[in-house]
Amino acid sequence: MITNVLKKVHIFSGLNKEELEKLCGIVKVKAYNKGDIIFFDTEPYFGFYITEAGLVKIYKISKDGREHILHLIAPYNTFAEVPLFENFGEEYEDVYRYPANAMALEDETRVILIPARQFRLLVESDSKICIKMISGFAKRLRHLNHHIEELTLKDVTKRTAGFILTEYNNKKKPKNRKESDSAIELNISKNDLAAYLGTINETLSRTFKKLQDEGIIEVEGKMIWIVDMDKLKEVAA
Amino acid sequence: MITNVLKKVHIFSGLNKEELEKLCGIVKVKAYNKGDIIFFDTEPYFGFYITEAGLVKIYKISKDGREHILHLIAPYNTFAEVPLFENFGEEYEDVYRYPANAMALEDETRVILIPARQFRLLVESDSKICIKMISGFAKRLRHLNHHIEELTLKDVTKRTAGFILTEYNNKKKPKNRKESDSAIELNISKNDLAAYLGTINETLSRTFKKLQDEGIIEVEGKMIWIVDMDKLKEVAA
DNA sequence: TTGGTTGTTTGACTTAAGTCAAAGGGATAA
DNA sequence: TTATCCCTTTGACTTAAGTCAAACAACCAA
Repeated sequence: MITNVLKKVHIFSGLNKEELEKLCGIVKVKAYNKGDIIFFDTEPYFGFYITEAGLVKIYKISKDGREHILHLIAPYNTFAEVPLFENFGEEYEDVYRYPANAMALEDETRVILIPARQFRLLVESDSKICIKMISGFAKRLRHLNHHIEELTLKDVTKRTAGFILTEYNNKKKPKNRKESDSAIELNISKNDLAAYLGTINETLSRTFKKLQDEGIIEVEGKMIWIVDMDKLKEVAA
Repeated sequence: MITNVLKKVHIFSGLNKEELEKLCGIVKVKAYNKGDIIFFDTEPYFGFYITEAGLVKIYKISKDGREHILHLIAPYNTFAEVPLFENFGEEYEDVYRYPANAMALEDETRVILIPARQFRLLVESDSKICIKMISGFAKRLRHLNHHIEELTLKDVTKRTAGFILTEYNNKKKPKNRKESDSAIELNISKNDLAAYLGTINETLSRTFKKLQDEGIIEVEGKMIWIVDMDKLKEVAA
């Protein structure tokens, strides 16, 4: 059954049955509840992870406790691969740390740990995995670039509007969709959303209210309806 | 002579003479003066670059003209490789754009253009380049992570102090160094430094003055002396 | 149903940092 | 030399967003 999960992970999609089972032999499945820490950025590095079920946040914390979320990792996606390849092939192998903290955001979040040492051998022997790995890194670089652009060049209102649009576009659209489908459902708390958008709780709340008062969206709990798509795009731009 | 430059570029360091000369056959050298645009983020993608001499800034601009610098590229480093590997191997090859703008910051900045198509073939045939490419991406991801952490969790004063420390640590230290060596020299304008630190001109100027008044640094033109290293570290933390 | 925990909203206030405007300073070219 | 340009600094002011505190709402477990 783990092979069925691994098959759906992009970097492993080219492996055959035999290779998948070999990989299976070295992985380790772990389960967490909401709020559980998967790793801290102070811990020595053991390997990278795949989210099998649930949701994982990758985040940093400042000295005075403010939190910023860098990534939200949905099922079949990987996280914490970066330390695998720093100084790859160089003689000394320093003790690496995880680059950020990771926490489960839902109960029954399951992750798969791929130990670094064994995986490195696999990458060196399989150029297809290698290229998929690069492609994955490229996508993540693009994402971080975009994230920085948003944080530095746009205010909270623009970022919030942009987030809603992105979520809406990522949503699978049913064939015969109605207008009522111009809604998104948050799968994280507004606290976490604020931390992801580089702001805080209260400011996000006020921003939602403002967009609502302007007749652009309608917010009710975790549901957000897009009332005026054109205006929303205009605000986000 | 171009082979001598390419040899010093990390991803090509494993190539032999023959391979280097082959590579040479497909590259294109370009020269720019201070302020010249190398590419805009609206242009179709042709390939990635290596800085041979001078300095290049990679930056984004907001609608109202504010600028943020993502990277400063010194000689023998690469930039704009990300689009090379997005959707790598997938059948359709969309028209990619450059992920940000690039501008020469010094007169007589020379860059080498490596065309995408030919380079892709090289990567697929050479797993060593492939692994070095990953390693390079990993370092850049680490850098962007750090950048975001700074921008979201620290104020301008902390970021400025952190920048000075990083520059100081990157500086080659002479064997018999004196105390007078606890200085760094900016190789960019304070305008650009502000854009790199996610702030503006005026705020950076005031921040320098504050750190100077507190007896932590001494600023004179492009020179910055570290007067009280312990305090500086404390501020940056 | 109650109580408690956690997440969310609102109000009043503070503050870091941006904006606008003007004046210096330094380098270069005519 | 003067003039011009660009970079930098300084002052006065504005503002977006953070802080603190309290009330409110939702959810779950006992």
